[in-house]
Amino acid sequence: MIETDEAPSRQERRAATRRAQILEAAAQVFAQKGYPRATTAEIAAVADVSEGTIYNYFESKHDLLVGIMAELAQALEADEGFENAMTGDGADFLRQLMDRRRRFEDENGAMLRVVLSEVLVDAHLAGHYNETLAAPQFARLQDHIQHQRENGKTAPASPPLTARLLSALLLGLFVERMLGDPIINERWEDLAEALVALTTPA
Amino acid sequence: MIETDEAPSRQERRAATRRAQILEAAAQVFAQKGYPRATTAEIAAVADVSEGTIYNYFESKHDLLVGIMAELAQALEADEGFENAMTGDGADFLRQLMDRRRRFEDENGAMLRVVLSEVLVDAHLAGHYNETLAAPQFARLQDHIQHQRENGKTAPASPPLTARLLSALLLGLFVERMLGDPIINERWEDLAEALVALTTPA
Amino acid sequence: MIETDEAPSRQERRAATRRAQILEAAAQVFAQKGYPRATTAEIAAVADVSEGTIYNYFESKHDLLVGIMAELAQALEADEGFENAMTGDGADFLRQLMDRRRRFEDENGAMLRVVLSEVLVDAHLAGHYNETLAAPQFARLQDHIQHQRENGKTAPASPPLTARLLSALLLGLFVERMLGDPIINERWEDLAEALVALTTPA
Amino acid sequence: MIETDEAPSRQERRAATRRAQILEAAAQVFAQKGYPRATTAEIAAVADVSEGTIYNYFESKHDLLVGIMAELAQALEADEGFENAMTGDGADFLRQLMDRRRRFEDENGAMLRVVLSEVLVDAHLAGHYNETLAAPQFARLQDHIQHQRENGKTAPASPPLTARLLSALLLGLFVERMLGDPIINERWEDLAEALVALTTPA
DNA sequence: CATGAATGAGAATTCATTCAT
DNA sequence: CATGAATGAATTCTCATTCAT
Repeated sequence: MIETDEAPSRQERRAATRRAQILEAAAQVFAQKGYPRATTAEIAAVADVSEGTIYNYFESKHDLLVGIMAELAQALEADEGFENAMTGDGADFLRQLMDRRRRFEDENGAMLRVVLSEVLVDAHLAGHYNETLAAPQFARLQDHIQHQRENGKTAPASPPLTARLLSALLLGLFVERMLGDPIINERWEDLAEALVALTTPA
Repeated sequence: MIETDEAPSRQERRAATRRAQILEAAAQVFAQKGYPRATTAEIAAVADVSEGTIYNYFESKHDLLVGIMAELAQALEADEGFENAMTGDGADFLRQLMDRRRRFEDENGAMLRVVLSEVLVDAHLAGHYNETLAAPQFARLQDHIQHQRENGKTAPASPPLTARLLSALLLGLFVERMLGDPIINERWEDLAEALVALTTPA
Repeated sequence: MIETDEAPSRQERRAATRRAQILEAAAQVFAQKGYPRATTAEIAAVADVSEGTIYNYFESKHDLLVGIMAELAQALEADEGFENAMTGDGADFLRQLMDRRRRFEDENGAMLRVVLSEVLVDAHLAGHYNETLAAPQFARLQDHIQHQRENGKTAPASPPLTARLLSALLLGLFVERMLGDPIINERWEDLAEALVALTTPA
Repeated sequence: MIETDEAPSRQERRAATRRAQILEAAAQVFAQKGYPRATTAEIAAVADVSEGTIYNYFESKHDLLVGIMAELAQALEADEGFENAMTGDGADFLRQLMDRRRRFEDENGAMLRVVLSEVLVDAHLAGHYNETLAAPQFARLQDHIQHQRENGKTAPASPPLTARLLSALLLGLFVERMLGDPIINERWEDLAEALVALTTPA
């Protein structure tokens, strides 16, 4: 009967569980059919709750997508710790970047794909995407590049621009892989090496 | 009533005009609202035809999107002539590539954005996209790289992989620009230079 | 093939018919179940059209109610001609007023009942009701009273207030009759006489 | 554990309090949104109880409305004491009637408005309304008129019909005031005088 | 008694598509 | 070929009510 303020109560835990349960179902259905073709009915079925219950935890179908974006942002941030561990010279940095990115995509690619699809076409959502997903990643890449330059390892002309280039590269590879390019999918490490070779030709 | 096979009759010409008129309207509305939120009613209104007429020229709403993809593919191919004119060493090649790409996006970005959004989420469409848009571009980039290597200008390890990297970079930049990144939008030439610097550091 | 601008074309006539058909069905269902409990599905069934068709002629379910109010207003105005014919001294005036009112209610009571029910609870609709139904009736009553006074027949202190009193009396009788009062329903003419007696006691 | 029948126990008192608390909240929310648009969730929130609790005291949402009607009837009856105090000739009687009615409306108008709106459209509720609200008021008005006649003050032809006329007048004034007529709202006392003048012209 | 999460039966509205004219 | 009225399936969201705790 005694509850500390910090530990979530049984009720709160159940509520959090339900939320997660619904969000996961939504992610699954969205990934399969895309956001507009996904129906709340199917999400409810997959989540094994009634349709009404969804609306006890989310304002709207759209809100489910926002919830998924938030989870994505969280997943990206969770990588931060690892990123800080990234060391080595430019070549190693790129190899680690590619490696980590692939792992991130393996876990969150389905969600990222759906989010991207919608975000391309919903200006308001795009703003949200920029704030919570794109901007933080830019910042982190930029910091790393800046850091490397200060350590005299490599000296790319402009950290902000270089961060954009790298970020765009990763995003583009993701999109093309999602569209079914087999080479990008199967020869990821070779791609990493090609990238290393391209940027450190000497 | 007698028609030669070569010269399009008045009727055929009018039909082609109608088709183009409808397709353009569709592109405009799709760009504005995205494919699923666009309605055939609005497309008909913009095209200044009745809804029924659309179905005399296209099987379905989905078919309009396919038609737009075909136009995109044509637009990409139209660049080929220019691409063949691309010469110069690696740095110049990249500069021209970026420049040409930007022009392409300025003209066809709205359509590309919609197509991308849908293609990310419709496997069948993705296949079509790969065949008509992605693959040809890969091939052309690859040829250029191959050609450059043979001329001893640059020697990227693997033309197919390098082509993918470049293609992904362009695609990623497009997506991030569409999502509202101001730097990519406004400092495109600086980005090109940063790319040159990155790949030819020595 | 030749159409004058004045005569409605076949299409326009059909459209008007459909509109009327739907509106009548709506009035019937609204009268039976009240506005909120009436469903568009049932209205469609009664009108013998599909649900979708309703929305080709009306913006929303709410719009059906507004349409009905407009018809009511028209019906009230249609009485105007008759009203102008009302002559006689005060007593006759009241008798004719009651008589005419009863006829109006017999034809439009079902609709008026529903409109009243909603209007009592929807401020925006109430405004519309005032403008299109209440105000014109006040004005007409007021004019008659004014006219009578000028002819020296009766001299109610204040035409605007007297008009309100009469209007309120009619409305109240209608409401109580709708609520099931048998006396008001069955002894309408006696009520008229009681009213005459009450207002002209001497 | 032992309870006498007369004194309500603490529990009973608390229960009565809860009931009143819920009913008041319901009245408030009904008045604001109308019966159908009011949600049990909001009523619960306003009453500061859970939704479930409502159903411990009332069978259904509809039952809340019935409860409110009962309160209205009680409020009307409470006026009876005062009414018995009404004396004076016909003119004074009308003035007091109008004055008392206005006070009643000021306190219970919000509830009456909602009840009226529903009662107009729900036959079963209408029956209940007649029994508990309309009929008692008719009876009381009738009694007064009868009483006056016996005292030789005024002699309206038929007490039952005159009672209906007066009752309808009051109801109609209420409805029109609720619909936003500013004159009825602001010149209530003048209306009373106009009524006096109308019925006692000599 | 109190709670409030879960329910699920609707309900209004949209829109791609058809087809008689 | 052009039209556009009609369709009706599909979808999101609401909310009174229940019931296990």
